[in-house]
Amino acid sequence: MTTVDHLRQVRLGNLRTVLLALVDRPGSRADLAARTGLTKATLSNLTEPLLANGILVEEPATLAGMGRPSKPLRFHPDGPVAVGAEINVSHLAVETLGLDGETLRRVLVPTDIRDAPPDEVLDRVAELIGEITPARPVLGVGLAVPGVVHEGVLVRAPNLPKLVGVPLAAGLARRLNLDVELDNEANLAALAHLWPRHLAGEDFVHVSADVGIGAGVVLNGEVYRGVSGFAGELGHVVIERNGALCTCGSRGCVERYAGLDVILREAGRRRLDSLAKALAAGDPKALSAVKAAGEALGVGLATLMNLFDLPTVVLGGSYAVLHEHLSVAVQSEMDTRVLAGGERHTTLVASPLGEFAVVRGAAGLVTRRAVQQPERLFA
Amino acid sequence: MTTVDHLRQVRLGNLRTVLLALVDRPGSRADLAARTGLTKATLSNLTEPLLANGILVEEPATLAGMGRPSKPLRFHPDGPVAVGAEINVSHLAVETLGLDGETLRRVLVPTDIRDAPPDEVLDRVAELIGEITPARPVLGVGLAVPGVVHEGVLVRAPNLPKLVGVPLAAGLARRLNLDVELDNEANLAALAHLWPRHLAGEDFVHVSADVGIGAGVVLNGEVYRGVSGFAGELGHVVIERNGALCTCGSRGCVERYAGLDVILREAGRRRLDSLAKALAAGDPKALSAVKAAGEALGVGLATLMNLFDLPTVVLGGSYAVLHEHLSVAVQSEMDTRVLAGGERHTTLVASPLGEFAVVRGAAGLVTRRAVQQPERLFA
DNA sequence: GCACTAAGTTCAAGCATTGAACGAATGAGG
DNA sequence: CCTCATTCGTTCAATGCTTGAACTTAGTGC
Repeated sequence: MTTVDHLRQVRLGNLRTVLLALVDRPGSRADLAARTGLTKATLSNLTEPLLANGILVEEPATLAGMGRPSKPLRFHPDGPVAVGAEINVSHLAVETLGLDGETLRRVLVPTDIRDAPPDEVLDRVAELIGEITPARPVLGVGLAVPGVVHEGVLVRAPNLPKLVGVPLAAGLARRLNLDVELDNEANLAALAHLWPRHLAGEDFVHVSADVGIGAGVVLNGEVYRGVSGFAGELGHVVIERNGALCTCGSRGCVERYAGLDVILREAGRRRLDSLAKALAAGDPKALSAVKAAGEALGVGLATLMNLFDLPTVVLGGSYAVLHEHLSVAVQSEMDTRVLAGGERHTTLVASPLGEFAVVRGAAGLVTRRAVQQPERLFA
Repeated sequence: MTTVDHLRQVRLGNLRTVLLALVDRPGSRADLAARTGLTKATLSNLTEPLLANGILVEEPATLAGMGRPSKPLRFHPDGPVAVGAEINVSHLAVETLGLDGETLRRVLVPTDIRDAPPDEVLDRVAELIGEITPARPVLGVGLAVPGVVHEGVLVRAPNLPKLVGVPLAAGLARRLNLDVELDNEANLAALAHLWPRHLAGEDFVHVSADVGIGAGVVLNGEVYRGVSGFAGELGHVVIERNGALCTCGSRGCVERYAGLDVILREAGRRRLDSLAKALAAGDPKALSAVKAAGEALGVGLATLMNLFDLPTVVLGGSYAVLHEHLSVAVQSEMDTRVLAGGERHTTLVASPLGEFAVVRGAAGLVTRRAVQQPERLFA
C-alpha cells in the first residue's frame, strides 16, 4: 500500500456504487445521491471525470415539476462497448453490449466447427466481431466455450476435442488487439441472468443442455466456479450408481438420462425444433422421452438443491424450449426429494433469454468488470 | 453513512487485519507492521486502545540480537473468552476458548437427552457452562445442535424432535445473560477446521456421521450455509434413485447406505468403539460393512465434488474413527467419478480434532466474530 | 415580478494512514 | 567506560476523500 491508497480505494468503491446505480437506470446527480446514500457534493465530484472522459453524458434537462430542473446522467451513446462471442459445436455467435445493458447488435451463425482447425475458427470469430462492432471504444471481449477453462485455455471439452489445449484467449486477443477473457458457457449463461439485470434473483442455478448438461451456480450474486473451474458439473451427478456407463468413466450420470442427445434419440427425432413440434402435436413417444429426462434431471437437481440450498432453478438453452413439457416431472421429483421443499418451494422458471443467453453473458463479463473496476474506464 | 464513516471503516478493517495476525501468533509492533503491510505508526495507533481495554498485553521484552529489544504483544491472559456448547443426541459438551485460539477447559458429558424436556436440557447446559467458565469477560456463546437452524430456532432435527421449534438461543441467552448464537453441528465442525487455525486449507468439505450424515462446506474461507441453512445435506444426496426409501421421503439417499446406524447394523455391532475393535481384529463382517458404506459415501462425495470442485475432503466424527478402513473405498469411487480427478487429485484426510470438533467450532464462531467485528471488543 | 422549490457547486472541516524525523534501548568494539 | 550501529516505537506535518452547510442556478406558481 502506498501513501494514500486507502483513500483511493474509498473513491473507487464509491465510483462503483454510482456506476451500478446508473446501470440500473439513468438519473440526475441528486437522484443518484439519494439512491447511493452519498451526498450531492460527492456525486458532482465523482461524475465529473466520467463526463470528461466520455463515459457519461448529461442530458439537456428534464422539465419536471417545481424547482430547478434536473439534468439526468446516462451512459454516453458513443461510449465504450463490450463484445461477447461464443464458439459452440454447431454455431458461432457474437454480440455487442453497451454499459447501459442494451444490446447493440448480435448475430448467430449456424456452423459445424467440430472439424475445423483452431486458427480457422478464431479467424471466423474475429471476422464476425469486426463486422458488428461499432466505431466506439471497445472494453474487451468475453469468449464462451462449451467446456472447462483454465487461464485462457480450454482444458476439457468432450465435444470440441480439436480446441482443447489451444490458447484461445491469447489467439483471439492477438487477432483483435483487445483483452479477451475465456469462460465456460454454463457460467456465462448464468451470468446473463444476473447482469446487467437480475432476471432470477440474487442466487439461483441455471441449467442448460446441449450435448452435455451444464449448470451455472450463482451464490451471493457471483458465479461460483470452484477451485479449478469444474464446479456445477450437474451432468455428472450420479443418480444410479450402477447405471449406464458414462463417457467420464462414472456410471449413472444425469447426462446419460437427461442429455439432449438422449432425449432426441428416445423421441426418435434429429433436431430440437422437430422435437418441439412433435410435443406440440402430442406425440406420445416425444412426450414420454421428455418426461423421462425430466425425472432424471429432477433427481439431479434435487441433489444439487440439497447441497446448495438455492431458491430458484432457471431452465435455459434447450431445456427452456422444452420447459412446458419438462417442468412437471422435474418439479415433482424435486418436491419429494428436496429437504427444504417442505417449508419453501423451489421456484422453477424458464429462461427468457433464448439462444443468445451465452453470448450475452460473455459480453456481460466485460461490462461487469468495467463497472466493478472503474479505473479501467479511464485507460 | 454519517460524516466520516468511511474512514472509520478503514480503521476497523485494519484493526481486523492486525487481530488476525495476532491470532496467527504474537508479535511486536514492528513485526506486526511487517506482517500486515501497515506502518509502525499505524500499528502503535491501532494497538493503543486494545492495550488500554485489556484485550492485549505488552510482554516485558525480548532479549534478541542487536538494536532496541521488541516488546511482543499478545492477547491478554485475563482477556475475554468465548464459550462453545453442543447439545447432541447422546451427549452434552462445553468448551471455553481464548482469543488466542487456546482451549481453556472442556467437558463432554454422555447423556441421552432425547426424552428430556427442552427446559431441562438448557438448564443442564447452562450449569455446565457455569462450571467451566473462568472469571474473565465472556464474549458470547456458540451453541451447536444436530439439525437445521433458522434465526436461533431448531427447525428440523429428526433425532431431537423435542427441541424442534424451541427458541434455544433465546432460552440459553436468558439463563446466562449472554449473547447466544445457534448453528448446525456440521457447519461448526467444519468451522473448527478453519478457525482459529487452518487445518485443511482454505476450501474443503467436512463430512461426519452420527445418525444422519452432515457435510459442512467451506468456500473461500467461509462456511457456506445456503439461503435457508439447508446447504450441505450430503446425507440426502441420491445415489440410487429407486433405492431404499428414506425418512425424508426420497429414495436412495446416501444416508441409507453410509449412515452410522446402517454401518453398525450391517456389522452386527451396537457401538462405535465395538466396531472399531472388530475392524482392528479383522472381523470380515465389520470390514465389509465399512467398505459398503465407504462406497456409498464415495459416490455421494463424488457428486458433491462435481458440483463444488473442492481440493480436500475432511472425514470427521465417526468417519474419522473409521477412516483407516473407510478411505480406500471412498477414494476409489471418487477417483473414477470425479471429473477433476484426472488432473488434480482430491485429498482425503481424517480430522485431527476428535470428539471436540463441534464444540470447538461453536466457540470459534464467537471468537471469529469478535475478531472480524473488532468494535464488539470495546463494548 | 416575486416567492418558492429543487438541482448543482463551492468550501472549510474532519480523519486515518503515511513517511520522515526523532527518541529509546540494547549489543559490539575499542 | 564510551561510542557507534542497529532496531523499536513515537511524534508530527502532509495527503486526499467525504461531508454538511452555505450559496448559486434555474425553473414553477401566482
